[in-house]
Amino acid sequence: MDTEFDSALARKLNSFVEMSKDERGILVDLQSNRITFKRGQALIEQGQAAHEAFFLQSGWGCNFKMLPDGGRQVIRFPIPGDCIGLRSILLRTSDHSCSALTDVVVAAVEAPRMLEIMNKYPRLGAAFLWSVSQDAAMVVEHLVSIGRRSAKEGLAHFILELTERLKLVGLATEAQFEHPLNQSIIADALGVSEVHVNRILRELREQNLLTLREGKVNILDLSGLQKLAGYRSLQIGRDKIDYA
Amino acid sequence: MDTEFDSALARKLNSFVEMSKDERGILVDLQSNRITFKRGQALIEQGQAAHEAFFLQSGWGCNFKMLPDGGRQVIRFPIPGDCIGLRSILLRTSDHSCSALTDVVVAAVEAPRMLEIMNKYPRLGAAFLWSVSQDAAMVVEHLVSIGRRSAKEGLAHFILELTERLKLVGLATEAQFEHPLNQSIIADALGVSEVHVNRILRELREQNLLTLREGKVNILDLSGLQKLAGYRSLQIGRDKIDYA
DNA sequence: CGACGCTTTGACACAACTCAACAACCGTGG
DNA sequence: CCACGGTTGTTGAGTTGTGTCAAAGCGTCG
Repeated sequence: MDTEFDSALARKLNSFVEMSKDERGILVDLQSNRITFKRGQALIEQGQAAHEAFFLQSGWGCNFKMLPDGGRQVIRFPIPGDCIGLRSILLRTSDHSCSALTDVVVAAVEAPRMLEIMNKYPRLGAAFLWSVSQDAAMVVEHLVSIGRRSAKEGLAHFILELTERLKLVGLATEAQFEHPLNQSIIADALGVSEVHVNRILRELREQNLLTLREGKVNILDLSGLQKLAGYRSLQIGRDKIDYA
Repeated sequence: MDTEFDSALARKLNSFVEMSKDERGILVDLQSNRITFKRGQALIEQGQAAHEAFFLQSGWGCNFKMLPDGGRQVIRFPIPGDCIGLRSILLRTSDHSCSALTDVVVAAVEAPRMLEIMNKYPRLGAAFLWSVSQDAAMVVEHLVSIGRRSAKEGLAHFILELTERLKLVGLATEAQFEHPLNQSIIADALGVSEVHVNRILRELREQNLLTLREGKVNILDLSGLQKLAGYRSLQIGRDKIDYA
C-alpha cells in the first residue's frame, strides 16, 4: 500500500478527510523541496517574519520560547509527519523558535504557496486547520501538565504522550523508543529545573516505572505510569469527518 | 462605519483578510442563531461530541479541563468576539469544557454548517484557521507563563494580556476593567492555589502595581507591571496578509 | 592527556501548598 | 427584623516540593 510518495503527512491528513487524487498530488508536490538542517541549527527564529512552513520528514525538532531573563520553555518536540511553522505563517511572524534537535530533513513550502493552496483546495485547507487544531490540543494538554500536575506526574505524562505519537509514525514500540533528549531540555519542557528532572528520573527508575538513559526510554510498567499520570490516550484519527 | 451587522467577529476576521460583501453576508448569517446561557451553565462538556461552535456576543466564558483527581486547569477566558469550540468541531470531540462565567449571549453554528462554509468560502476558512492559530498562540504564551514565570510574574502577565484583549473589544480602558473572576478561578488559571493568589494580590497591591476587588481591576503602574511580567504586546492585526 | 557535555548527588533556601480559622458579604426564610 | 448558611476573601503556622549552588563522576573526542 505504501509508496514512496505516500508520505507521513498524507497519511496524517488522510485520517481527517479522504483525499482525492488531485489533492494527494498536491501533497506530494508540496513536499518536493527537501532541505537538510544540521543538529542545533535554527529552522525558525522567534520574532522574525515567517517565510515558510516545514514538514518534518526525519529527525527531531524542538519548538521553544525564550524569556527576557534567559529562561526557556519548550512547547513541543516535532517528530516526522509534523508541521512546523504553519501557525506562524498565518500570524505573519513567529512567536517561537524551532531548532533541529538532531540532523533533520524537512520539506519547505513558501508562505504564499501555502496560502494559494488553501485557497484553491479548501479541503486541504480544512485538513491543515484540523492539523493545527490537533497541535493546539496537545499544547493545551501540556498546559494542564505543567499547571496542575506535579513534576513527577508531568514527566510520566510527557513520556506516555511522546510514546503514543512516536508509535503513530512507527518510531516506538509498545515499551520503548530512542530519542535525542537530555535532562536539561526535558526540564525546559516540563518547566522545572534540570536537577529536579534528574531526581524524578531516579524515583521513576527506583519504582520500576521507566528508565531513560543513553538516548533510550524503556517503559517498565505501562499501567503504573498511566495511573500516575492520569493519562488518557490521544485518540487521533478514530473515524473520518463527514466533510462535504 | 459600524452597523448593526458589523459584528466583533467580522471586525476580527477582517483584520486578517479584507472580506468581500458575500463573505460579510455569510458572517452575518452565521451569527443569526442567538442563544442565551445563564451564569454557571455549560456550553461544552469535556469528552462529549462537539455538535456546534459558538461565537460569543456578550459576557465571559471559561474554558477549562478537569483532572481525574478533581483538579481544574483554566485554559482561557473567552470574551466577546471570541470563538468557542471551533477546534472541537474539527477534532470531533471536545478535549475541554466551557461554561458561562456570567450570563452570556452566543451565536451557535452547527458543525456541518461550519464545514460547509469552509468548503464554499476558502477565504473564510483561512480566516478561521488564522483565528484558531491566534488562540493557539495565546495558549502557548499561557504555557510559558505557567512553566517559566513565578506566580507573581504570571499573574501580572495574565492581567496585562486580559487588559489588552478587552481593550480590543472596547471592554477595558487603559487602566481598568470589570470582570467576573474570583480568586479561586484565577488560581486555576495560573496553576497555583487559591490562598497563594490572595497573597500575591496583596503584594501587588502593597507595591502599588494593581488592585483587584469587587469585580474591578485597576492598573496602578503599567510600566512596573510590564517590567515585572516581561510583557510583550499581543501585536494582533498589524497589517493584513496578502491572500490571493 | 585535558576539555567538554552530561549526569548524579548533597546541603540548604525559598516558593508554594495545606490546613485551619475567621471575617465580610450576600440572599433567604422564619 | 434578625438568624442562617453559603460564598468569597484574608491571615497564620507548619509542611513539602522544587530551586540554587556546588562539587564530583564519567563518557567522548580532539
